[in-house]
Amino acid sequence: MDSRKLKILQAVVDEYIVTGEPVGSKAIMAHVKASSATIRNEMAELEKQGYLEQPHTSAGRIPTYNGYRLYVDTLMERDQLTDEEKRALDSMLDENASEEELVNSASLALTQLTQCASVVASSTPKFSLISKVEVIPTGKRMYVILMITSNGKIKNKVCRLEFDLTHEQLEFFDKYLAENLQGMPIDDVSEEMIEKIRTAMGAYMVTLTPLLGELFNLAKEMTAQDIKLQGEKNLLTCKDFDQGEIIDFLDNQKEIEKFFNDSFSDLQISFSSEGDSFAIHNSSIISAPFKKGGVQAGRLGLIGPMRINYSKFIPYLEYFSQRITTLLSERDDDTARLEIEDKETEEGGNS
Amino acid sequence: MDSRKLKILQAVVDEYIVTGEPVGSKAIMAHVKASSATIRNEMAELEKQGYLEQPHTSAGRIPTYNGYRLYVDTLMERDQLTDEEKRALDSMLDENASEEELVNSASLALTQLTQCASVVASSTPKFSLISKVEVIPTGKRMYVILMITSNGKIKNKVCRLEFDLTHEQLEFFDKYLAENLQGMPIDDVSEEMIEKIRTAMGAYMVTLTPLLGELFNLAKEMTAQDIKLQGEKNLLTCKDFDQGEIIDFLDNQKEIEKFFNDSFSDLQISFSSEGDSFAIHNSSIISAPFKKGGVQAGRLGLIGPMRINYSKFIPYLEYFSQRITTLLSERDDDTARLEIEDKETEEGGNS
DNA sequence: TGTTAGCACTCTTTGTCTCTGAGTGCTAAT
DNA sequence: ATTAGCACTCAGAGACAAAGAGTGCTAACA
Repeated sequence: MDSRKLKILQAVVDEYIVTGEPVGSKAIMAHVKASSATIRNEMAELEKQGYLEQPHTSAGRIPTYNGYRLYVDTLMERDQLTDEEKRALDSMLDENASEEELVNSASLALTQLTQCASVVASSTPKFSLISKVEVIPTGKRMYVILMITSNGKIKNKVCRLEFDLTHEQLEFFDKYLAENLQGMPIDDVSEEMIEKIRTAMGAYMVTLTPLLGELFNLAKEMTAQDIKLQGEKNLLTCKDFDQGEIIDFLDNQKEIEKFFNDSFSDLQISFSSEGDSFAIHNSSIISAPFKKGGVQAGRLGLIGPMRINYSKFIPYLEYFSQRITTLLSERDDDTARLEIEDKETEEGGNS
Repeated sequence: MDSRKLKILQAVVDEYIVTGEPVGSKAIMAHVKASSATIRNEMAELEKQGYLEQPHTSAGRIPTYNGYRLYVDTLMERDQLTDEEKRALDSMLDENASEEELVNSASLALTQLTQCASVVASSTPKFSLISKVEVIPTGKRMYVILMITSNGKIKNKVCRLEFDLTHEQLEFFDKYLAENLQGMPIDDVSEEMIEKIRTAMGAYMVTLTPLLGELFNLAKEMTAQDIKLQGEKNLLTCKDFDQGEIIDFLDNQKEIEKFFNDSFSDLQISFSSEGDSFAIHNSSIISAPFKKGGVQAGRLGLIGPMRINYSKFIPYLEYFSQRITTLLSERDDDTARLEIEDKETEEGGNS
């Protein structure tokens, strides 16, 4: 492919990203040293090759999906963040907050910086261990099952029983759970496993069955991907989108789960192409992973129109992801160091 | 006020609710026995009195805020729910689920039945008692504060400390909380109170201060009104609304809190009138309380356009509120009975 | 042979104009 | 007091023209 043609394609995308209007040959002259006629010829060729398209005969060109793809894969130049910018981004993070709040603050910052919607997808790896399970009575025949995993996630489920549990029943159950579930990989909580506990309950079996059911559900929910969308407003007010599609999407956000798959490792850029099942036409989804203890703990993402400022926003996204990864690992390191100091002075091991 | 005039006003509102178009004198003839000229005269009068208005000279009339107010207060006829309808409504409720899910199912049902947005505002009364507070270590220097109130609400807060707590510290703190906070009205957790605990911590004071801060926040959050909006889609697709206003509203939902005040007792109907600070013009908010143990536990509400089918939707809303109240109190009753039986056979008192 | 100036052509957008129809207010008759 | 009749108003739809942006193609040029 001709280098001038690539330059023209790049110029079209760059220009279109800024203006949002179809780009004509004259506008390209500012970017490429050639006459408008030459550029027109090249553009006609680029159209034939499927990188550009015309909304109508007498309009300028806009990039096609393939055009964007080529652009983000090879043409685009990423801005380098200056130290000043980095400091500005840092100041938008709740660096001292809990993991969840930290990631949320990054997501919120992204919505403000990019005028896009932002996504936090956090997952509890299947090999995480159950570090605590407890059943707590909270009222008449009401019980809460509390579960905490080794990666610090906490979740509970309210459960109403037909009968109140006696002291002994509760104690027995709690003890059984502590002895048998604690330390076990969360993914090992299977239906067979629950069934095994059920039979082990002996005489208490019937009474405890509903609790066991909820326990199973709770374990499933723990490992389920947790997706949080922020900045929906930006999607609704973005003129590149069909409002109806956005509304439908907001009504059924599960759709995006597949774009935040755990198996993606690095920066991921997807376009909603024609054949795609993703409802929002003209949208692109960018995501980058963040890690904790060397393991992917989730992904931070951006949903916006295809004509998004990739050069600027990708560095933002990557910077935040890296920063979160660093902060989370610093915490681990710090603590590791402190723990060693601890052990030197006393033998407290309370986790 | 003339009875015919009232009839005409009622007819205008009724008709407008159905069609959404300004109502002309001819359309009223179907409802009121009079010629179009007479009706026109009366309508002109109603306009002068501030109950109707004209979008433009050659259009029909639409009700003003005052017109709607008069309509809902005295003119409107509420539909009676048939047994069949009641059964249909019942079938939409998760009668056996937890309180939260039960109320949510009602809210969801309302969004489907009315094409409006629905609100659940649940509050934990300030005089609720703290039935459990616990600090649980969940990872390196990470702690969770868990709080449960006498009305069965459970909430937790993750907290990161500068140093790990020793076994003794944790035990001491937990014991102190159990002895001093358990059984106390949640509203008694004040800054002074926290300060008192802080000094009581003696040598542990510095280490535990962050935890105490979070404990305070947690208590505040427990009593804060918890508002959940469902069916936002219906607001966005409703042509009576200005989309921009809806988007702004969705972006800042706190606005509606004042419409679900605990101090409202019975059915409440508010209109967004001109002078009102509520952002959505042409909207009305209806809400009804539901109770638990004789005390208001929250409100169920509806946000829709002013031209909402009041005759139908108010009965829906009231039916759901009453049904929830009944179900929640039945649960209490059942349990009360069971507890008595319990006491006859053994002396277990585990709450 | 690749590039460019020039020109006719296409198509959207914008504005203006007219026509239509629904609904009104007023007047005069009942 | 009510009603029939009529002139009037105004929003909305449709037709049409003008403007403007951008194209493709042809022919000239380096």
